[in-house]
Amino acid sequence: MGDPNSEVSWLRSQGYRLTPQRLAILEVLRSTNGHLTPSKIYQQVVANLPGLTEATVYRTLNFLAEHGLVLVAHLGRGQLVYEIAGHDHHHLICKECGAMKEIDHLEIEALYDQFLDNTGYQINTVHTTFFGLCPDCLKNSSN
Amino acid sequence: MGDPNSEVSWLRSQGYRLTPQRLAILEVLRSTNGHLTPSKIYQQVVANLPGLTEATVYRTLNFLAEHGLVLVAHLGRGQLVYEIAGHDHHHLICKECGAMKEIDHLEIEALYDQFLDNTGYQINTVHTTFFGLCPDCLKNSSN
DNA sequence: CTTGTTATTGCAATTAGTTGCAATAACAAG
DNA sequence: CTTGTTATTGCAACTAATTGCAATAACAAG
Repeated sequence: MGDPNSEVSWLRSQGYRLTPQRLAILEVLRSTNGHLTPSKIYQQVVANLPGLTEATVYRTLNFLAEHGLVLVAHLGRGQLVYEIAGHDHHHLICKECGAMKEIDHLEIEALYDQFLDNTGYQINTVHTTFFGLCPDCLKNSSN
Repeated sequence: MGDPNSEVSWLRSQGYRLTPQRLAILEVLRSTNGHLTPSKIYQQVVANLPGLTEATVYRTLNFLAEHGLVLVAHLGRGQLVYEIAGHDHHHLICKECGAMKEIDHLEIEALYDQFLDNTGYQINTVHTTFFGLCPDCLKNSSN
């Protein structure tokens, strides 16, 4: 999705450095569809980059998330998960069975406009998680 | 805010037990306005309840959150924070200066209806956090 | 290519948070 | 009040995440 070098040139332009660690972590994120935990990322990257530490993975993920190159999410229980930024979207998650539905950012854009009108806050979170019941569990719970 | 015994009678009715630990943790949450970290809660409770462990605080908070008696939030950096459930609300947080604005759940209820119509998911998160820029930082960033 | 600056890493120690298990103590029932 | 059941706690070990600091290595400039 998009220029594989866009992150790279952006890093350069900001005076940040292009380290093998960052490149490798970005590469794993880029080539993976969906959410990854820091330890999964570590395991994949360390295979090609011996000497890498988990501390670096955590720091790099925080760094990339702060600058909007990757998206974080707290999917309920357990570790935070990360995925490459690209298309803006959100998640609906079933508390009962864990089913997950992706929704496009367009669906909630009007809400952000409303926030701006009512409060002056310009919100730009492009990866939010909402919890509830999926259609199946909803059906079962009403029986 | 509401019957101070509502949680208590609910616990009883479900077969859960009324332990001093739970009561004390609920009491701290009830008497505090705003968000508390697990360690802050631990510090306050252990003063009146020596022998309490942090593990119990974490377990109790998870338990209360699962059952909707307290609300959790991930306010960006650092620890999760907890507050007593009571009125449903969400937060807008400024990534720049940390300013926080509370918004009533009514403001986003229409979005949840829309989710239900479009996807069949019945969402019931009553404590979400949105990040962006507050009015002041927005003004400064456009200079 | 060589050199200086400083962002970034690795390391090790520290803080957060979770979990298995045996001991404890709420609560229901008699 | 006594007794049995089992939810809950404390403890200790463990996994997850952060941080200070000295060493390293990107990158710019000469």
